[in-house]
Amino acid sequence: MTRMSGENRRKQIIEAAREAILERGLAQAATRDVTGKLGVGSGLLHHYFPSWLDLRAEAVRAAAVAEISEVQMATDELPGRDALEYLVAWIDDDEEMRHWRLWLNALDEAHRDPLLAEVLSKTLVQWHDLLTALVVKAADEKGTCEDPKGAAWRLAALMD
Amino acid sequence: MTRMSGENRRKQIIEAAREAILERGLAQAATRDVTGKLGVGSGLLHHYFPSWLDLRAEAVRAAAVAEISEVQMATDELPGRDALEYLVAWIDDDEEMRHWRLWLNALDEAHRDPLLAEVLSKTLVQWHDLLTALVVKAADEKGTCEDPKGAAWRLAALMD
DNA sequence: TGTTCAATTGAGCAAATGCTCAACTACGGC
DNA sequence: GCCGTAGTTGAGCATTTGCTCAATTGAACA
Repeated sequence: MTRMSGENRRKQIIEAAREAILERGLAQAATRDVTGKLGVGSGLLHHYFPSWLDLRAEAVRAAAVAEISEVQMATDELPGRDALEYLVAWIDDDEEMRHWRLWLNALDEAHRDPLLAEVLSKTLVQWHDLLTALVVKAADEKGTCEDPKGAAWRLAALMD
Repeated sequence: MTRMSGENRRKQIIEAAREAILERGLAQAATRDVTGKLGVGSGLLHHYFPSWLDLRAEAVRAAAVAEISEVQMATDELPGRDALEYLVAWIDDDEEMRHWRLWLNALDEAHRDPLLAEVLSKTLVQWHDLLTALVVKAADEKGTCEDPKGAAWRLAALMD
């Protein structure tokens, strides 16, 4: 087996875990799914992550960061209303709700896994911040500024 | 162990399964949770249900029927607008989203379990029928009848 | 009382899971 | 060339899971 630097291997494992979770669900994905995907011994996984629950939480966190920064970068250089439009399109285009399902799944599993709960709560805050920024920008341009923070909360609630 | 008629035992098992699912989640609830709750041998469970997945689907179906008929009976004798108000209150009052969580959980797990998928699709139809009836009733009383079926769909989509 | 049948038991198997640990090996620096 | 660190292995243990099956027992009826 070709060797990798610790950093890269770590990322690779996290990515494989993300795929496994998408395929089998948070509760049923297993360490062997990940090691199988990579063609790697089980010990390697535990060399990088103390437990499966840790890896699992990391994978969800990574997915969250990826999605949020994707939206952030795409809307960064767009004018306010276009940014909001992009957001709606992004939500709608989700093929077969693949991304969406991960969050539903995580929201549920978080009731049984403190690690996941923490990851998810931070993620929600970040989403909220992003939404607030977008709504504020749009309102600023339009001139009328009718409670943008409240609007962001309502948007976030809708998405949940 | 005191014996029960097949019919009653069956219902009792379904109810215990529902509790177990609520506590541990659809994916992690196990046959032993159910038999443990009832203080009953494992063989008994399989005497009534060919497999755990069957019992699981039955439990979800039973929970769905119970909730739907609860709402149906409560709104049956209410005038239109009061019925809609009751519905909103019913959704809001859900302590800790206990009921709600079961549906989120099932919606997700349905992607991996055909039995659950079938149960869920039927349940969604029933919810939609109930909502349509309520909206139509309210619209009839008010006189204005602006696309009640569409409104019901939008309501159902919101709930999902 | 005895017979019959459905309800019930529970040890146990095969499969899957998370994780450990002693051993092995690639590779950079000397 | 040699060595030490760090990446990597994989057999295997303990636990949990769904499910089977031969055996037991209660209750209804004659």
